[in-house]
Amino acid sequence: MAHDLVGTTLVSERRRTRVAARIVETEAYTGDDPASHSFAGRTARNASMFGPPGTLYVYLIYGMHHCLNVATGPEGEGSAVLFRAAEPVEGLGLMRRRRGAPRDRDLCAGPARLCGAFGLDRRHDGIDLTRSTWLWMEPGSRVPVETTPRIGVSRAADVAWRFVEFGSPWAS
DNA sequence: CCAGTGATTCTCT
DNA sequence: GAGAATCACTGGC
Repeated sequence: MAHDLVGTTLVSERRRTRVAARIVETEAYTGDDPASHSFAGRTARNASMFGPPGTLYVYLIYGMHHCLNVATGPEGEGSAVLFRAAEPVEGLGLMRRRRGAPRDRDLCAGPARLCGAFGLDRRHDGIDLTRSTWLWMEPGSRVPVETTPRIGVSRAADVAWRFVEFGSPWAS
């Protein structure tokens, strides 16, 4: 799933404003993966990871940043895909305002930056992307994908579950 | 390079 | 239950 989500587009439409970005970098996390928030079982924070496919899991990290994942199911398994970076497609003006980023390259290049560009935080944890009227995924064309170890994890650091569109300048 | 910032989880009574 | 450790990061030096 993490591999296949590279090239898809995340779209947000709220209050007549539309923001869209093409996902270029993801990471996979599973229930039996020591690096995963779901590894030690279901808690109040990670409950969304155990939800049905399409459930949004948004968490706060380092007290100031948010990261977004989509649960892939099956329900109860605790597997999810982290969206790490994207290529801005629509609503660049709103993204710039939200992020105050110096360059467009950095608008969505990083999990917390991507969250910032879309205005997502813990309030949005648990929403169902398959039914939401304002946030959803759209399919994309298949693209060449490069595989590497995940960024910033201390456990299972050798597992190559990071997926990046080959040569993308929009990656983190 | 490293400080910021606070929720969550861990470890030990 | 308290205190400590950890943290799927970012921006500024």
